Amino acid sequence: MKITFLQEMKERGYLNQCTDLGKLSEISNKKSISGYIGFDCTASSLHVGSLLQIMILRLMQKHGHRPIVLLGGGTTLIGDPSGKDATRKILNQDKIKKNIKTIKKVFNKILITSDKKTKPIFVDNASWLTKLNYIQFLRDIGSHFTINKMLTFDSVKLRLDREQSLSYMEFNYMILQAYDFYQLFKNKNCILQIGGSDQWGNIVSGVDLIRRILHKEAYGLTSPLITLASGSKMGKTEKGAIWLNEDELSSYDYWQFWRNTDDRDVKRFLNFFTEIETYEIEKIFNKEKNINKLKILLANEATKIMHGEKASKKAEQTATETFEKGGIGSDLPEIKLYLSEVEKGVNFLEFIANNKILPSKSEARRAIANKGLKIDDNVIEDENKILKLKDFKNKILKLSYGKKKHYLVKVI
RNA sequence: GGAGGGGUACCAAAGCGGUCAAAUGGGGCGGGCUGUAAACCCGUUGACUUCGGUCUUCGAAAGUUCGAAUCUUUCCCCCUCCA
Repeated sequence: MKITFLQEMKERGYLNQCTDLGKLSEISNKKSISGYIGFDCTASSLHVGSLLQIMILRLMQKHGHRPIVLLGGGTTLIGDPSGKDATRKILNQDKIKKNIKTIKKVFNKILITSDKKTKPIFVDNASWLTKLNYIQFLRDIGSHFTINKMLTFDSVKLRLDREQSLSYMEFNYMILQAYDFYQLFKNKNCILQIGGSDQWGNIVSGVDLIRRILHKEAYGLTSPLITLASGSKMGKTEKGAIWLNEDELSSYDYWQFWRNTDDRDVKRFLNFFTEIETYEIEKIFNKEKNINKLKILLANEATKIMHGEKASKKAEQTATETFEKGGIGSDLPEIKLYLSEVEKGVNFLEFIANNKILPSKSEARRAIANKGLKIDDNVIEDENKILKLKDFKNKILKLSYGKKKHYLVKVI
């Protein structure tokens, strides 16, 4: 028995709210539809916080529907107030354009581009938003919105309730997003908008606008906000965000991120971030009692989707070498030193700071005092250590900071 | 525009002339326990250091003082009330 797009959405836990689930499933079961998700372009890469949305687009493809990726080149100029306490810093247009270019790479990796029928369409709302004429827009679109209604939306209400300022510019964000949906509905026959649960208000506004102007029905659907078992938001750790672009985060580190998932999150994440069938996941869970095996499965599958099978295998091998055998994995980040330097002797503190293993020499000192730095698994005790050739075995040494961060230092 | 309150480290928040590189909590990082998990315990959390100290930091600038996060002046920003 083949399950439908919306059924799988539900089973995997992607579904939070829908404007009209019954009608939407009726339509999507009958024919191929187009649905869109909008992405912010505030950074040069997306992080795992957006991954669920991308997985949804991929799921659409699996069920024969066409995803539309809206890169918010226009709306990023304004800044979405949803789910945010404070106004974002505003980016200039050049930076946004650059971001769009790199973000696109992620979609081209995760989404399937070979099937003509479900090939993703990329749009940038700057192409219509920046051309708008203010007075005309107010008359045509603005007249369909009431302040009364807008004030009831969470994105606005929360700010006002907390007595945090909300600029007029941000207040308009919702209208612009509604207009985006209207544009895509009209020009790309896109009947569905998907987003995170904090986008509900913006999405509903679009559905309303389409109904008012075109007298046609569009649909909105949201995914739940993923929180970790630890209570924090998905995607950002203190060390930095878990980026999807390989230039920002290596596939090995990406693999490690999944490998370190909290026990309590593993099952959910297998459903969210892999393409293993849900009944299959259920079976695996009943059979395999070693949670670490399941984490490895999660890491393998998630990395495969993002960076490909080869990268995933390599990351796993490196992890096995490094963590289980205490050896040296080939995928560890490498640091190179010239033979002439090493012969002279390399100041260890400077080496740590210069190679960004730690941000400063003071931090490196602290780490040594706390027994946090190791060479080939031997704790460094002396902060004045000088790296010499005899520290290297076959011109290689393994440098570890903490239990999880390992580097290969090579003499060349 | 008028009156008042406030801006302190990653965040929250104390300090209100010297003992302040700045209490406390959260977060982070490291160590221990373990399973590359959680919980818990310990340490650490501006930079540089020859480990004696030195340098930069409490919205910005100028000043008073032997000495300023703390006092004065100007400016910038935020909030509350009134118009």
